[in-house]
Amino acid sequence: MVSSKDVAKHAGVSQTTVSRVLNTPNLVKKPTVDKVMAAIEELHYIPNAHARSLVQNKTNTIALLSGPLHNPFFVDTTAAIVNYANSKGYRVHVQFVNDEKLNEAYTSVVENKVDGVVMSCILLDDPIFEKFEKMDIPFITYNRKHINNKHFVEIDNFQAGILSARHMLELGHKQIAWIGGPSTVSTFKNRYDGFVEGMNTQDLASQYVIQTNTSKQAVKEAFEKLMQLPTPPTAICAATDAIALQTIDEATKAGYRVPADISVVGIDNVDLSKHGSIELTTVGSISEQNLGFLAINELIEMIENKKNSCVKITESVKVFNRKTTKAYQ
Amino acid sequence: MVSSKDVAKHAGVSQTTVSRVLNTPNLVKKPTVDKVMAAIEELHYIPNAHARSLVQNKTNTIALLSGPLHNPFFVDTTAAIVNYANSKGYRVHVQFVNDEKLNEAYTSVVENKVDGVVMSCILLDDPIFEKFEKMDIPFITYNRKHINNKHFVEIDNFQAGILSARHMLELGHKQIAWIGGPSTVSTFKNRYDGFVEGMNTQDLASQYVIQTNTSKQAVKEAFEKLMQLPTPPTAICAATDAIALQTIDEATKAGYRVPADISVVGIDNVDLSKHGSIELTTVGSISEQNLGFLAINELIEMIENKKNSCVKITESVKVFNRKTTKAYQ
DNA sequence: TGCAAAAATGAATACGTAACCATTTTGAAA
DNA sequence: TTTCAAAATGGTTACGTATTCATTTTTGCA
Repeated sequence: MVSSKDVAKHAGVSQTTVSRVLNTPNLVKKPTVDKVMAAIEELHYIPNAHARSLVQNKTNTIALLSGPLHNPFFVDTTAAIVNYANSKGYRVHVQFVNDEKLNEAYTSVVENKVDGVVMSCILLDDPIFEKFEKMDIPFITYNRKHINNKHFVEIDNFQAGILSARHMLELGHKQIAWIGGPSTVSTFKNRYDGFVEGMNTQDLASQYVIQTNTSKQAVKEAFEKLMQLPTPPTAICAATDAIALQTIDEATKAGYRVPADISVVGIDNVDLSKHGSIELTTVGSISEQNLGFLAINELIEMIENKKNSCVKITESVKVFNRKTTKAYQ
Repeated sequence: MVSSKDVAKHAGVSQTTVSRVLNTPNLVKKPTVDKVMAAIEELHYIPNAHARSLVQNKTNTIALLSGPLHNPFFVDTTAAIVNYANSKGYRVHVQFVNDEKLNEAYTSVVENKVDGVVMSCILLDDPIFEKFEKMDIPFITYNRKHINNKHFVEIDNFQAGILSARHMLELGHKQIAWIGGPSTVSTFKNRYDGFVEGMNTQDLASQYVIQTNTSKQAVKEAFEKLMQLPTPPTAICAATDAIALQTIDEATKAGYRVPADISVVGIDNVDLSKHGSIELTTVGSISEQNLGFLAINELIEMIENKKNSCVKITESVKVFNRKTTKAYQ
C-alpha cells in the first residue's frame, strides 16, 4: 500500500511536506505543492484514515444505534441520519440493535473511537446509560430517552396519546383498544399515559389494553385476543405506526375491513403511512423534519462546536386524518 | 484515554503480555492472565481498533454502498446485510449512494481500509469499476452488475421480464405498458429485454414503453403520460416493486382503482409487497433469502477464506400472484 | 550589500497496538 | 544435581499519519 512516505520519496520532499500539502497547503510553496500533487496523482495515494485518527484523536465517524428496519419509523430516520452525516463528511457505523445487545454496541463504539453516537434503543432506566454518559463522547437519543438524558429529540408523546384517544372518541367510538409496547420504554409509557388521560373513564377498560413486545407475532396475538372479546373493540389506537400497520395487516388477512369494520390510528406519521394503498390516520410531528434529522443535526453541532448545554427537543404533534378511521355508527 | 500500557503498568507486566492476554491467552500463565484481566476490568480498558488496524492491516469493517431507503428493496437488503455482518463481528459503514457520488464513496472506502465492499449502485459500464477492481479488496455487487463483474448476486432479470409480460398476456391484456429505468443499469436492461421477449409483437407498442430515472416525480409523470394516451394501457409492468408501488400510489391518488381499472405487476418481491393493504403481484426469487443476504454471505466468505474464484449467482424467479392484477374484460 | 524577519522545509516523535526477537523461568529427563 | 527443551515474559520495532521543534531558504528593507 502506498503511503505518504512513498509520495515524499517520489516527489523528492519530506513526508512532513506531503502532510502539509494535504492539510495546510498555504504553508507550502506553489511549485512544491504541484510537485507533490503530481506524485499523489501518479501513485494514486489516498491517506490512511486510521493512522490519522490515531494521532488526531478524531475519526470523522458516527455510530448509529437504530431500531430494526422492519419498523418504517427507523427507515425514515436511518435514511435522514446517514445522508446528513455523509453530507457533513462523517461516515456512519450502522447497527440495528435490540435492547439485549446494547452492551456489544457500547464496546464497538468505544473500540472505534467514534466522534459521536446517535441512538434510539434505550430503556427509561437502562443502566448502560451511565457508561455512555461517562464515555465523554457526544451522544444524543432520538425517539426514546433515558430518565437522566441531557440530549434527546422526541415528539410530544403524551400529547400524541391524548390526541389518539380523542380522535376515536370524537368519531363516536365507545370500545377503544390500545396496543402498545413495554412501559420500560419512554415512548410507550408516555404515549400510553396520554392515551389514558385522553379517554373517558367509562370507555377505558383494562381488557382493551394490551402491551406487546412489538414483534409481528405479538401484534398478531394481541389483535386476535381483542377480537375474541365478547364485545370486541371498534377502534384500535396503536402506540406506533409500525404497530398500526401490523394490526391492519392482520385485520385485513383475517377478513376485516379497515376502517369499515374497525378503525385504526397510529403515532409517528411515517412516510409509508402516506402511501395511496395505506393512507394511515396517525398522529405525528407538526414539523416536516423527522426526528433522526433533528438528532443528527444536534449531534454534529455538539461535535463541532463542543457545546455541552442540554438539548431537549420535544416536537408538537397533530392528527393526520387519513383513511383508516371512520365514525362509529 | 486508557491504553494497554496503562494496563501493563497497573498489572505489573509488559505491554506485550497485555496484548497476549487478549489475543493468545494460552501462551500466558493462568495467574498472569488473572492479574491482567483484573487490571483491564478495573481500568475499563477497551482496545483501540484503529491502532490494531494499523498494525494488522485488517479493520473488521465492511462498506455497504446501497441504493436509497425509499426504495423498499434496499430496506430489505440493508437490514439483512448489516445484521449478518454484525453477527459475524464486522462493523458496517453504510452509504446511500447515487450514481454521481460513487467517486466519493470510493475514496471513503480506500481511506478507511475496509475489509470488503458490498454494493448495488453501479452502472453496466461504469469506469469506476476498474478502480474498485484494482483496489485488491474483496467486493461484490448485488442486484446490479457491471459488464466485467466477477462477483455478483442477482435474480434472473431477463426471465423476470418475460414472466412479467406473460402474466399480463395470460390475463388477457392487450395494452400493456412498461415503466422502467435507464438501460445503463443491468437490472433495467435485462428486465426490459425480457419484457420485450415475453410480449407478443402486436401487443408491444413504443408509446407504452417509458424509461424513467425512477424518481417519485418521474414515475408520476410516466403514469400521467400513459393515461393520457388515446387508448391508455390496461396493464402496467413495472421494472421494480418500488416503481410499481409508486405507480399504484399515483394511480390511487388520481382516482383509479387497482386492479379494477388498471393492473400493476412489479419485480423484486420486497417484504412490503406482502402487506395486507398492498398485496402487490410481483416476480421474485424462488429463494427465501434476499439478495443482500446472499451477497454479504459470499463477501465474508471471500474475506475470510481468501477465495478468489468467481461468484456469479443468478437466482431463479417465479410470479407471486397477489391482488394488483386481474383479468382483462 | 547586509541583515533580520518571515517563509519554507525537514528531522524526530507520538499515537496504541501486534509481532518479532531476545531473554528468563520452568520442568522433565538423565 | 545437571542439562536442555519448552514455556513464559519482556524489549523493541513497525504500522502511517500529524505535530513539534529545528534548520534552511527567501524576502523585504535599511
